[in-house]
Amino acid sequence: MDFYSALEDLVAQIPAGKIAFLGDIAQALGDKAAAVALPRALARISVSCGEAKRVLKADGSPILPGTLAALKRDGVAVSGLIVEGAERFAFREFVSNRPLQRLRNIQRKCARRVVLRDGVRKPRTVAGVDVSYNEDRAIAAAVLMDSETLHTIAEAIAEVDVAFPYIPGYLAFRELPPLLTALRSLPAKPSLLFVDGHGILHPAKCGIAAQLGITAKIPTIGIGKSYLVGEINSKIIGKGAAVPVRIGGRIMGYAFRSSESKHPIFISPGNMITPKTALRLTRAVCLSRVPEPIRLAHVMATEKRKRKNDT
DNA sequence: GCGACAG
DNA sequence: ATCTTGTCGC
Repeated sequence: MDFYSALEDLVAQIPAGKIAFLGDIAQALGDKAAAVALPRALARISVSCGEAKRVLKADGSPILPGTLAALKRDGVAVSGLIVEGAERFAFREFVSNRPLQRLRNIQRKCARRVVLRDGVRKPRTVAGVDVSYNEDRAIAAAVLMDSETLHTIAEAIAEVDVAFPYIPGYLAFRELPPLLTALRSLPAKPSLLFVDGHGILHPAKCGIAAQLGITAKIPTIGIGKSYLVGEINSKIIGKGAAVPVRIGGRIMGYAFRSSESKHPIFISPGNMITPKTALRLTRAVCLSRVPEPIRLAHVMATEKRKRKNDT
């Protein structure tokens, strides 16, 4: 059963005359933190699920258009733009197998398979992957290049419909299928792969770069453009500087100021590499803020999407 | 007062 | 990620 069906099942459990809060639905899905991602997912299923109009934010405000009118018909007291005292109508007795909790367990299992030893020290080739989106249609690109000259050797593109929304912490369940398809379309396996997203710098120590590295059995490095987890004590001085990011006191990656921008990138091992080597090899391919292989894959995926859009 | 939640 | 215009600077 896919995520959207699981969400539909939950929402369908909300009885007429009652409402449900985002946080409680997220809880029923197995991760309270997923609440922030639900409005978008609810909009996606709303066509086939009228009960989605019974879902409210914690402050009693509606998510979907038409919610207040629908609730009025159901006999829920609406005042102004919100449901006053929504708590009184709250439904919480959801029956669920908590799909996100299951996925978290898969990540934990995957984390145990991660190898934090160097599988490469001097890669001959490097590759980068990235995804662009048209709704839930993913366009993934993979670029293979010479690690020394940074000349492109080969490119591949793949289009895949995804059935999983973007939820922080669960990115791999959305992007892994398209990325794998693009990666496998390359004429050769790269010695090292850069992935757009974190590696072990992840709540379950298993971000998309780790999962991809395990699945494809190659060394991978995760490159996050924004913070996800970890403690950072020291400050990053200037361009080219890096500071460790720790989880439980252990160095899991680095915040690296790769460009003039004050926003660093977050480097962490995906698989078959140490944090230190990941930092060194990333430095070697950063001509701008983002490693070249990823930057090129990003450009490729985006251009492909745009070309399709105005055709 | 308490939070940093990738793309 | 995507939606968007002009604009500042190398």
